[in-house]
Amino acid sequence: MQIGEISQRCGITVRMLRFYEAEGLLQPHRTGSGYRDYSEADLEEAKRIKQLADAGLTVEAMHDLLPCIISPKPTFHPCDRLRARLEGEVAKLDQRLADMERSRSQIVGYLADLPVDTLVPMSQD
Amino acid sequence: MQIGEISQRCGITVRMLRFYEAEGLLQPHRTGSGYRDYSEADLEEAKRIKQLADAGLTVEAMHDLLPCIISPKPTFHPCDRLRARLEGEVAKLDQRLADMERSRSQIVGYLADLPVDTLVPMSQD
DNA sequence: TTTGACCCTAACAACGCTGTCAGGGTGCAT
DNA sequence: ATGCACCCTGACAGCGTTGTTAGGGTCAAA
Repeated sequence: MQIGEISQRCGITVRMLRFYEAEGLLQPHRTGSGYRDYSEADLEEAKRIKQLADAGLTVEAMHDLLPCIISPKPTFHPCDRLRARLEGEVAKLDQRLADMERSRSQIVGYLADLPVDTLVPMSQD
Repeated sequence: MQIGEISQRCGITVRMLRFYEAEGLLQPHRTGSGYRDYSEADLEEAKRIKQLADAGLTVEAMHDLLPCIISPKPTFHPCDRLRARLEGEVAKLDQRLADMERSRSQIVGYLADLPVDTLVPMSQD
């Protein structure tokens, strides 16, 4: 199938399909005229990529992961590096989550201190 | 004081002080020779900026916020736009937090399904 | 054969900072 | 007057995508 069709079927934009390919993921066959020609297997792989992307993984991470993933469920091949990688991703996410939580409570704190416009007379001007 | 000193005192790099200035925040006086000359008031403002930056706010958000903030605690001037802005920031953070939580549990789910290397024989090669 | 939908590559722009480098002044001390 | 620490501006690089545009082929249908 052509890129437009697989795009619709897996939910990845044409732009991103080409981008992933340039990054070394999902390289389809080409027709004589240079058109990308995706197989059903490519479609399954594309769906997996979409899952990982939605999970917030970078292309670089997917690079390590995809060779180990065999089912769209996904199930994995035995692969210690994969486990380490995933654990690393979780750790990174946890770090960012903690940072954002801190930001959030900071701002919420600001809001709590915020006087209400209509009740507070202008004091400084 | 010069930029190097205020940098050390507020914890913002020299680079970022200049950047914030270019963005319209914190514009210090200049000496005859063009050196930035920061006042104590500038230092207080810089500290507020640092707080907001640490809270994850963008320069654009600070732009709206800073005119309303008068104390480094921070306390705010009455300012409805400010409240709306902060609430918007919280909403944005909540959105991102939710996304990341979803990513996290997705990956954790992957990990749970991951077979252990040493127990599973190589099947594919 | 001409239209129109589709495909191709290449490359620039943007997000929001942040570092770094180049090329050049300023100011104080020796 | 020489050095050294500090300052200045401007601009490029990088993060990891994602959109968009430009300039150009391909293919099937009317």
